[in-house]
Amino acid sequence: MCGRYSLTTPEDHLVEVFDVPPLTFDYRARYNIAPTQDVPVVASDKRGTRLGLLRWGFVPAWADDPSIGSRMINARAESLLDKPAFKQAAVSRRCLVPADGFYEWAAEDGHKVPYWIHSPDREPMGFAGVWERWHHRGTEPVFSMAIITVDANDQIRHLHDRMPAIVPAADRKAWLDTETPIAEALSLLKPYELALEAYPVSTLVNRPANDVPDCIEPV
DNA sequence: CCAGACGTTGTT
DNA sequence: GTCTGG
DNA sequence: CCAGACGTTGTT
DNA sequence: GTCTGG
Repeated sequence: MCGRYSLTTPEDHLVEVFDVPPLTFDYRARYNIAPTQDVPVVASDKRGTRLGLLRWGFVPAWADDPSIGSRMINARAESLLDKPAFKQAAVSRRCLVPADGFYEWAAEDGHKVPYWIHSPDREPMGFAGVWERWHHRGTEPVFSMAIITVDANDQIRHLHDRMPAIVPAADRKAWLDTETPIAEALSLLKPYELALEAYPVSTLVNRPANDVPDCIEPV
């Protein structure tokens, strides 16, 4: 699955890779991004395609309060259209979540070992996501998202059975385009075919407050 | 028709 | 809002 | 994902 | 054990 990731890419490079306008929020390298936090997301609306901050943890429009978001951090690619919570978002509110790596905890004789999984060239990837707007009278609107998961590929399977859906660079535009037929968009969600590298890291990463470079250093 | 749920993961 | 179960 | 809290009453 | 918060 995907419950923690990193984004250490410099701002100017991120803007260039995802071909978006200059950022309108404070950006800094992140080594330990956790659910419920506001994270940079590429999405399109009437103002065009741009990078904005969305809360990680999908809050459906019908939720009584936003706390449900902490339990809806992922959405299974296989069942996106079958789930009332995600269906409309899959059709018209797809997004890309920039990340240069993600963490998986592998069970190794009785304890859990965190691994950092990343592209060998350390370039940022785009995780497939869906976003939503929640609003109740008398409160600020909440813009939130879930990261879509697929079956782990052969490189990851020994660590975990699920992984984030990584949209290849060439497919990013089609994934974001609301004109793309839903069936075609969903066909882009498949186990990643390019190379990934994984190595064990410090349990420093277990604690979300430890957002430091040592999180991605091999041990 | 209305009522009630609506999600994922991991573990058992 | 939308789907499923009764 | 992991970490950390998990309850009420009354009083300050 | 289970839920919430980060």
